[in-house]
Amino acid sequence: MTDKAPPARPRRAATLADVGREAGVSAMAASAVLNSPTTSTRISKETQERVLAAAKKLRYRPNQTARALVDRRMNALGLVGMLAGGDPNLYFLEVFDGVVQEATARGQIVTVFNVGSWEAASRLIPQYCDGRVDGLILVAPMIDAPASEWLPEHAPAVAVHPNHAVPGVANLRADDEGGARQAVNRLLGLGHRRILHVGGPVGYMGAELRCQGFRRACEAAGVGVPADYIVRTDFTAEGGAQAMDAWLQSHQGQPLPDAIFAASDGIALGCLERLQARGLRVPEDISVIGFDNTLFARAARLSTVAQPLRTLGRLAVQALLTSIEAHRDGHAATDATETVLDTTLIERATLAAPRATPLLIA
Amino acid sequence: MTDKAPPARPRRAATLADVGREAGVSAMAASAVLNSPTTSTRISKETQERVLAAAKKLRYRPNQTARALVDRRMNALGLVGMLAGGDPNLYFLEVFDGVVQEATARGQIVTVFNVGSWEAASRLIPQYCDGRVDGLILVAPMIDAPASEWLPEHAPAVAVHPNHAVPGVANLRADDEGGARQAVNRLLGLGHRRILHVGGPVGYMGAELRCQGFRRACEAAGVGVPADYIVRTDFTAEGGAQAMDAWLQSHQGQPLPDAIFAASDGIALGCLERLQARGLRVPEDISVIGFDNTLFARAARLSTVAQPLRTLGRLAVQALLTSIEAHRDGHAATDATETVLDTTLIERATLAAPRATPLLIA
DNA sequence: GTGAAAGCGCTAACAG
DNA sequence: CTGTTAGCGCTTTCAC
Repeated sequence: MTDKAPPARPRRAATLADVGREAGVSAMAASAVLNSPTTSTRISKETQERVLAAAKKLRYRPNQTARALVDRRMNALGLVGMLAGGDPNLYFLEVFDGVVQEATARGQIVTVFNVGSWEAASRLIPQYCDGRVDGLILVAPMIDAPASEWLPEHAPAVAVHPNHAVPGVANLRADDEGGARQAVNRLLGLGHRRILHVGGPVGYMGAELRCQGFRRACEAAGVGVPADYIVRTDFTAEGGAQAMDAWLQSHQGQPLPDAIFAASDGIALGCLERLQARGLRVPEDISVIGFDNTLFARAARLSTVAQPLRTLGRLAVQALLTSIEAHRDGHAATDATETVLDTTLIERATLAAPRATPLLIA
Repeated sequence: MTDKAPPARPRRAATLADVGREAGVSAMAASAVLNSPTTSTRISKETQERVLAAAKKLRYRPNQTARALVDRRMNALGLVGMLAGGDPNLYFLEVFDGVVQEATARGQIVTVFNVGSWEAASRLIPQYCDGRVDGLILVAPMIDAPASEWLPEHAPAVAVHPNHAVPGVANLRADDEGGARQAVNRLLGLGHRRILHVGGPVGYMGAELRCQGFRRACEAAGVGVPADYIVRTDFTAEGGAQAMDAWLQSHQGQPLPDAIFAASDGIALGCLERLQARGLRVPEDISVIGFDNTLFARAARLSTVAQPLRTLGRLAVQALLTSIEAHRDGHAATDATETVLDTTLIERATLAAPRATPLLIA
């Protein structure tokens, strides 16, 4: 005999129709009430109250996916990056932090896409544009294929620290070369001359620019850079540790460098660990400077070059939102822009003047 | 005279109807082809190929929000946590890492919701259940109100390190008390007796349990704990630094503690910084041990208690997915479960035997 | 084998 | 002021 609707449907979010039924009005009346911005005044006070009461009773929440279907907008931003399995990617994490803060402030949610490797990315990225997000923020993308092949029809996107500037979108990065020069100039100013650069991976624009900044600063100071005083490795502590060991091993009996300029804090940390393991003191025996000013640096009391990572994240959100607006208004994609932010030198406990008499490598 | 459809609509993702039109078949034929699982054989080879070719040409991607509307499932998981403005929340970040890895492996995307404060959370969380995600992972939620008030109708959810176990959902955490005992027992084993505990905020279950583990380990060893040897502060480096300074200030002229057990790596780092600033040597003058084994710990060469944070993240995803399945199959909410993972002691460079003669605080 | 029709929850454009 | 109709892009059921 339970022919009519049973008392309450257990597990299904209340819908506008439910609210309308409860309040004795149509679903669209309920819609009108619950979305005051446009049409609130059209509904009588009395009806409004009934609807509001019903919505509250039923704990009504508008279904955003249904809404997205009609106004073609999810209010969700996609963050694409590579979260390696090994040590957490602190660089990514700080940008992420900035992105989440700004997105939240702008009423957007952030969805994270983890590309296992950038080789897979050009296949994966198109799949991310499936309506669940309105645009993409690419963090340190390392993609060689031309964007037209993998970026769906000028989908709204921005790139932070891309290996090549992505055409047709906003590109944001820090001044890697300038930052490297700041670091090296400081080392030079302290009197260091034999400076080892433990650089990042070949092919990464950031790594290349830091390497170039290193060379230029040395050149400008008239300091020669022997070929073996530049090595390249991964942007990780393991990479730094291996590079450091390998270098020391292959230079036994020769003088220890005065200082090391590492292309990232992770690399610097690896160097530090290997140096300490050999009983070498930092900064008394050798100075070290990193890059990024991630948490690593603070915890290790490492001097470093700070990039405004969180700011980069916030700006990326702003640029992306602008681009999304333009896109929905039918404006052509705003042409590629390139924004470069300044870096700052942070001095901590790994910098000192060189030793009077260089140590020999054991 | 462009009366018919113009050559190509510029900016709008291709739809099933578009594909069908291009291939000269109906939209549902296209649908049937492009979603082989159920109905692939029903369509003729020839039609299949035409559809596939059209889809490729048009770069067709199924719209997940439309699909979600019909099968009530977004394949997106929500991660709710508090990303404070100050130092990045490394604890959150590591759990996050595990969540993203596992979710990606299971074909789910992860959406991050940042509650500015847990006070706001009970208002915010219901809003997150708006169809954009299928379930929620609450990371270290600190909510006093009963779950029935803020968790929408037993929406699928799991909690990692909740301050109270959330009823009706899976609760996951590490063995905080056991971990604390491990740490303290190690200190005791080295011969330390006057151990200062710099604990986390009052009210956080994790902080309380670590504090309790500290007390119990001392009691079990017959070591008394004066009331002023337990202080509480925020889970941050700043908190640790302030607490350390305040304690040293108020104990001038008294003997320095043998060792410090900090309730988090962040706190430990703050302590370390203040100790070093006073010229005290770790571990020669005083031993320090942290909790969490975040990056902080490694970079600062800090001994600590490791929690399987990434594993917690992975398990949370698995539990949530199970719960989502149960939910859609109409099974009642699986009753609350509680999973407690073991911790591991990690020894680095901040542990040593106590000094023969205690130092006095300057 | 294939198309027509209905509906997921919502909003927009009209009628009444 | 309010209800009806149509449609966002997709899937499912059911005729043909």
